[in-house]
Parts: sequence; C-alpha cells; structure tokens
Amino acid sequence: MKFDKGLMAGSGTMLVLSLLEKGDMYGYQMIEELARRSSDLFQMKEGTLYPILHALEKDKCLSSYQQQAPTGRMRKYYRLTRRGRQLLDDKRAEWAAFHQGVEQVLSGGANALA
Amino acid sequence: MKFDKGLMAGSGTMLVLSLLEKGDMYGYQMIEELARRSSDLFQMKEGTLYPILHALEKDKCLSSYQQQAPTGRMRKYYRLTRRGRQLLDDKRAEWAAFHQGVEQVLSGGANALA
DNA sequence: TTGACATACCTTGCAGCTCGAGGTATACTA
DNA sequence: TAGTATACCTCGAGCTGCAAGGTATGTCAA
Repeated sequence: MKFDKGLMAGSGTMLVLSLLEKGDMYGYQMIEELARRSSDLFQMKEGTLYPILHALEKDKCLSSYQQQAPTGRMRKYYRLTRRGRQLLDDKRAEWAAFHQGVEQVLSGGANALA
Repeated sequence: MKFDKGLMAGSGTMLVLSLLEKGDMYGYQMIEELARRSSDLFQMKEGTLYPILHALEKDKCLSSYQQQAPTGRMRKYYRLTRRGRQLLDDKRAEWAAFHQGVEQVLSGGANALA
C-alpha cells in the first residue's frame, strides 16, 4: 500500500471479505479488484493476502474450490460462508465506530457534537 | 482499545499529535483526554503511548519540559514543534485518503462514484 | 506511621500484522 | 528457447500495540 503500513493492519481482513460479497474470487483477482475499486490506492501484496485467506478459511469464514480458467490454468476460488458474512458485518460495524472515534478526536472531542 | 488492535496501528501517532494541537499535555493526561474525546472508545495504554512520545521527540516532532503540578508532583509536558505540526498535516491527509479508499472498496468500487 | 490508592513516569517481551523477496509452476508469445 | 504474465505459496525482517511489571510521589484514612 502507499500508506503507513499500520493503517492497513486490521482492515485487510475486512477488505478481503467485502470483495467476496458480490461473488467468488481467486487470490490474484482480488489484488486486481482491490486496486480497481480503490483507484489504485490499495495495492495489496501477495505476502499479505494469502495469509489472510488461509486464516479465514481455517476459521471457516471462507470455503475454497479449484476451478479451471478458460486459459486452462487452475485457479483457487474463495467463497464467503455464512460465518464469513457475519464477520464482515462485525468488521464493518467496528470500522464505522473506529472511524467515528478518530473523527471525534481529530475535531477536538465528543462535545464538539453536542 | 476495544478494537481489532490492527485498526489502531498507524493512527496512534496521528491521534497523539492531534491532542497536542490545542495545547501542551503530559502523558497521563493524554490518555484521559483521548478517552474523553472519543467517548471512551479509545483507551490507549501506557505501553503504547510512551514509545510513541519518545519516538516523536527523537524525531524532533515534539519537545518536552518538566513542570510542577499544583499537587507538587512533577509532570513532563510535550509540545508540538513546527515539524510535528507538519507531520500531523501529513497524517491527516493520509488518513483522509485511506478512509476514502476503504469506503470505495466497501461500497463496491470507484465507479460507484461516477 | 502505616497502609492503600491514585497519579505519573518508564521498560521489557510477546504476539500480530505487512511487505519484500524469493520459490514453484503453467500458459502464451516471439 | 526464452521471456512475460498468470497464479499459487512461504519466509524473515521490521513495526506496532499490549500485558505486565517496575519506580516514585502525593493523599487520605485507620
């Protein structure tokens, strides 16, 4: 990513889950789609993505299957499980709360809202 | 924090800098002020805060001085330097870009804006 | 004066994350 | 035959936050 590495930490999982919300994808494709959706802001590296995918699958938030591409190459597709969908919802809520908290701090405090 | 640890990573420095924007503070006070501003969402730990302060001071983004509290106790106050103010501006811009990127991904892609 | 508690500072070691770098293999193109 | 793009994966360095612990001072009550 072009960012302070730290900013990505914690949101990587959420971003990956959100990609799969609209359909199954394979790893390589996720990296491209993430770049596309973010206007090239997010350039996730393989060394970041694959550990996330493996951890999510281990936790039964994703399932996977092999499928041959039209080119003949094998691809490993990932699919969101019910559990994964739940996790995505949680992560989204967490992100929203976190974002609100940061904005409150940056703007000088909660009472700035009152 | 109450969050996925990772979410804080990268923003800790920005939050600390933003606290000092309105006046000098000492460490213990920063933890309380951060909680207050964020409605107790952020509960920064000393083991997180002090390394940040020391690193920022080493980089000349903060300066520090001792001052006696009305209670008689010594406190170590931190003050934002010009360089620190610049860093805060950078971090703010980085955060804004990052936030926008995440929202784009979560909402399904950049073209959702077009 | 003794003990408990809040204030206030600091350090160490572990666990978690990203990323750079590298490895493997297949398909297409020249 | 070599090079490039696709597609998967792993390892180690480096950074971060946190739990835990250490030091010391001021306050208050028994």
